[in-house]
Amino acid sequence: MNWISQKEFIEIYPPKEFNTEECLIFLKRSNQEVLHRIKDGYLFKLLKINGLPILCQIKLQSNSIKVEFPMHVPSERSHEEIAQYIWAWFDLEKDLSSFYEMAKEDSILKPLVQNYYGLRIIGMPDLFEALVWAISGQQINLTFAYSLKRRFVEQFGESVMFKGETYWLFPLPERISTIQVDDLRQLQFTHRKSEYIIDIAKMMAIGQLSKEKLLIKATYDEMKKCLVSIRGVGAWTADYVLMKCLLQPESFPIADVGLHNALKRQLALNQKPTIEEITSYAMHWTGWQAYATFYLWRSLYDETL
DNA sequence: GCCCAGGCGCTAC
DNA sequence: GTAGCGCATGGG
Repeated sequence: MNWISQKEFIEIYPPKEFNTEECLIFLKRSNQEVLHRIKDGYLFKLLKINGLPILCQIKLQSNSIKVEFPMHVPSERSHEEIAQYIWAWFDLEKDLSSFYEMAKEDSILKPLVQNYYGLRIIGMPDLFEALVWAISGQQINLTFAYSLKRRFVEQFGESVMFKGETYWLFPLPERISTIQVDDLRQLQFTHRKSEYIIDIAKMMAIGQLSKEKLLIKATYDEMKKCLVSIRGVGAWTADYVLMKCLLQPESFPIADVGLHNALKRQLALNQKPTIEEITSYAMHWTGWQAYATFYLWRSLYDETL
């Protein structure tokens, strides 16, 4: 991690392939997003650090990410944790040069990496958030998924007010482990999804499941196997979480309908590609399937490609 | 009213 | 091991 810590702010230095505009397009994709806000040229994000809510005011620039604290300045020992969150949020650890080397020889990815050069996977460092988000979004459109997430966060999360705006924290497993299925049914989660989410909260609250425990696993397949053993987590959800939370570049949610639609459009097909066809395209992407997927998802936000 | 949504678990064969 | 089905509701 390349950064400096001062008393009143942090400055993080991203690698050269980092396009702030591209990252912002992703961060702005829903007007129902409640876990960050973009305002006055800053990105605002509330984090809970050592038990305290810390509002971060982030200036994203290509050569520097400056983080200031407009409410409470955290202790200097908290600075590293904040920097690590942001480092993971924008997947700044990855060296994308070999992805770009591969992509410029790939007929599907070539135009995407030209158009979106410097786009990085926008991560979700909080495992509970990643699991709840993925499960909530199973088999429903993204707009509805964002509605569910907003209700969930506003019902069970902590918040702070600053200059007339409310900033939210994602609810902790400890809190969700104590609620009932009906509490989530009222927010229009399905009965099943409500059970899955509460069960996962219980597992995480007692430490049976954590990011650390997953990262101990030696291989991708072992991490995936561990996730898939959880009720409500199938192959798609496991790959999604490994991509967005554990930042595994080889993760590949191959059954993803967004991926299918992006490929259909990119290749001007009359129908969505089959799994066999996608497997064939992806042979060339080995080791970078997550980035290939993320760039394809990005293409869905362009009207003119 | 219809089809599709960033799927999954369960059952039957 | 896999094909089929119910879930449960919003968006277009």
